[in-house]
Amino acid sequence: MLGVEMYPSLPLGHQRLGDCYYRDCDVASAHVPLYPSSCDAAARALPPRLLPPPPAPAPHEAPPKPQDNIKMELENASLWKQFSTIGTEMIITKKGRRMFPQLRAKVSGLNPTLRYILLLDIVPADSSRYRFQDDSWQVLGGAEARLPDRVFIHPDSPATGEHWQNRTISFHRTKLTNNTLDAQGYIILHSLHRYQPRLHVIEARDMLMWGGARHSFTFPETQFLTVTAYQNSRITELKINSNPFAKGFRENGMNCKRQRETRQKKKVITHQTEPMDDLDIESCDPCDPCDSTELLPQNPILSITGSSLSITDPSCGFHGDAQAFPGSTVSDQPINLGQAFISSQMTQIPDITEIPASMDGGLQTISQEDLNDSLIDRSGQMIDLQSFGTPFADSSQFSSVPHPQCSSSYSSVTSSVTSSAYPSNHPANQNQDVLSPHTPNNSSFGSSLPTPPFQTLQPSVHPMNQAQSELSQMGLTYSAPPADQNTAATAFPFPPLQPQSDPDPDPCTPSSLHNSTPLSAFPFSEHQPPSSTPTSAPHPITPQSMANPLATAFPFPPLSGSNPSPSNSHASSAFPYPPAGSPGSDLATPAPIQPGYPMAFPASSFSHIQASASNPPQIPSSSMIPAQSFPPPPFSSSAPAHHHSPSLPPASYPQYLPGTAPGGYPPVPSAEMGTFPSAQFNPGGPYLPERVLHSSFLPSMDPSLSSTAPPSLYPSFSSYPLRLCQDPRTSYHIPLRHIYRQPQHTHAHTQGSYLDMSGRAVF
DNA sequence: TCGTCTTACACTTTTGAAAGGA
DNA sequence: ATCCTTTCAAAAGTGTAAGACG
Repeated sequence: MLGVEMYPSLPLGHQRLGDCYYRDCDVASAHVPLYPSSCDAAARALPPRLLPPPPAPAPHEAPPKPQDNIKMELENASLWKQFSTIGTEMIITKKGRRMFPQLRAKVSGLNPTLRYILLLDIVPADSSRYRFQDDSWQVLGGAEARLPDRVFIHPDSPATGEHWQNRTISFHRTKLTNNTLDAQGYIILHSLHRYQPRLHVIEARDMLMWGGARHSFTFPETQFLTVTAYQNSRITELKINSNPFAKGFRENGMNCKRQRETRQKKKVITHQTEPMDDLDIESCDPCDPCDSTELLPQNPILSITGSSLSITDPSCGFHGDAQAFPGSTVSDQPINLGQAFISSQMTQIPDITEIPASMDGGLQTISQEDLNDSLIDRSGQMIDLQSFGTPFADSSQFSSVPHPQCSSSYSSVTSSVTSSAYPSNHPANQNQDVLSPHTPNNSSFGSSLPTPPFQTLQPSVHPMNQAQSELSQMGLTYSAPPADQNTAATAFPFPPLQPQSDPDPDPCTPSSLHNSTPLSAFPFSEHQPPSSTPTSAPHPITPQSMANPLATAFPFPPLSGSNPSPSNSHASSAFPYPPAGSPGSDLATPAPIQPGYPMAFPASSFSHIQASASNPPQIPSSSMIPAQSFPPPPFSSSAPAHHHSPSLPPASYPQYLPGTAPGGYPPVPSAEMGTFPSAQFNPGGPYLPERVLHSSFLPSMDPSLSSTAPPSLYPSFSSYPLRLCQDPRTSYHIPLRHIYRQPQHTHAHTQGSYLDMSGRAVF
């Protein structure tokens, strides 16, 4: 993503409301924000040196609890680990497919009185495409162009911290699709790619704006490969035995292979004489251990012998629900096979210490249209939030965490918004005109809509290098990992999982951080929570792969009130990583690769595509936009082809650098949000209009608009609008549309809320 | 020919409305 | 009239297999 400041030549023309907002926010440090409350979050996210003291909390407001204590625990981690040991596969279909295992988490450390928004997004885990061959996943080639970043908003959002902490937070309604033209708002993924889900906790303070503390959680064991049909039979077996919906396919199920064959046989031979009730049910042992209709308390026993993994349950095998694994014997316990379970990891990102993961390739011009194309949803409503897509993280981003102490519970780290990247050469960007009606196509720009500049791959340039350079400029040091880490196997038979080649496989140990710049080393350390506090962080030491300084969110791009010059002194001084094309961004140092990820998934060996290389610089938070600056969004249910309501300046989001777990979310202008009386929160809320949280800093569609077209190690990814489709089943009667004063337009979604973080609207 | 994807299918669970009772 | 429970049908979620597609 690219801040407008980076491209002073952008024909912004008349300053739109959104732009004004952005500018106001942009220069928050220099000007008195018109709406401090709305800009608070953004301001707080800005580097201290650029920011005025954050406004004191309102008298009525409970003293905010230190955000450092927020922890999230993957409830069904044991199940996830079972899958990850084999190599989790997720079916994606055109109509959308739910995830299994489900993402179920428990959060703690929230302020019970504050409201939070929980989101789920799925980012590429690497830049490779895979193929299942010879009973193992092998890298087939480079990943396809990144798809629009969409986020699933938990239907209960926003809810109080008490609400979230008193229950298991399930994202089971999340649907994945491979339909790039999906209009349902489902999370679009490529098949045969590897992805990493992320959970975000966003504090909805004050006017419920999205600008409070942001916390991102990544559980490496939830990484998965997308498929249209299961490749690994063991995954199929595990799914059947774990998923209640697949009960029919169990050995004693009515749809098991034996039954199917029996039915087929009878249908062919004696269908006219044999009644259907002649199913050979008795052939299935009623006591079949696979019959997990009743989730028994017995813990499944997962044993790995040699290269084979066997999961046995004394009673009935696997159980899909986390409840089925209370105190699972396998949870959080490393497998004595050199294939330690992937322990959940969480990036410790200081609240303010937000650093753009990558600037190269991330720099993208933003069109006026883009600037105006915020706060539009499918129904014409778009909230301009910065997309926080992440570049392809290196496969080795996850350090092995064999140590038992590394559990799936992690303290949150406030993270910034990752600039969403979208390949400039992606059809969506190349063919804006033929895209969905949501495709930004403001008449004001018409066909001349600038297209994102094709950014050349520059394998030699890696964000890490840039970061290193920037750190150096900032008087900080960054030790790049050994170059040999760059060599990842292309073939990854699993199981057995390949032993971690990382010399320091235990990221929980300080030594694992040898090549990571301590977070404290960052200039904004005063905002950094005591991440190493044992009480708040099961992993006192953030694994290198996840705690990489680059992972630190860097909320905002170089901010300059009136002069969006990339060379802005503020930018250079406050931002550790320069925008692409800026000095220091083209270091030739090979991109370091984090230690391998000790799971069934092979580590990507594609160094030609640098993870996060495409991530643009961070953008000013939209929360800085004056509330009044927002014009009423279009209320048309059918999103017009051109959503160009003023965009809210997207908040920056940490780039998903190798070994990083970015988080954070852009704040929402309070102007569109009314107060949120708790009394209005009632279950059974109506459908909410889809919301599009759109980055106002979409990549320029026209390279000419970007005289400083940033280099890209990876096909540049543009930012995308965020679409929010409130789930009608939310626990609260007051849906987000009320919060944001949105029209009564409803969305057909019945399964959840989605944010489309792509720069283009939903097709 | 092969790999991948789509679709129909049968089965299951989930969901919500309707009915009935307290 | 309200609340709760039960019942039932529809919707939705599963993996499988066949066929389509490139």
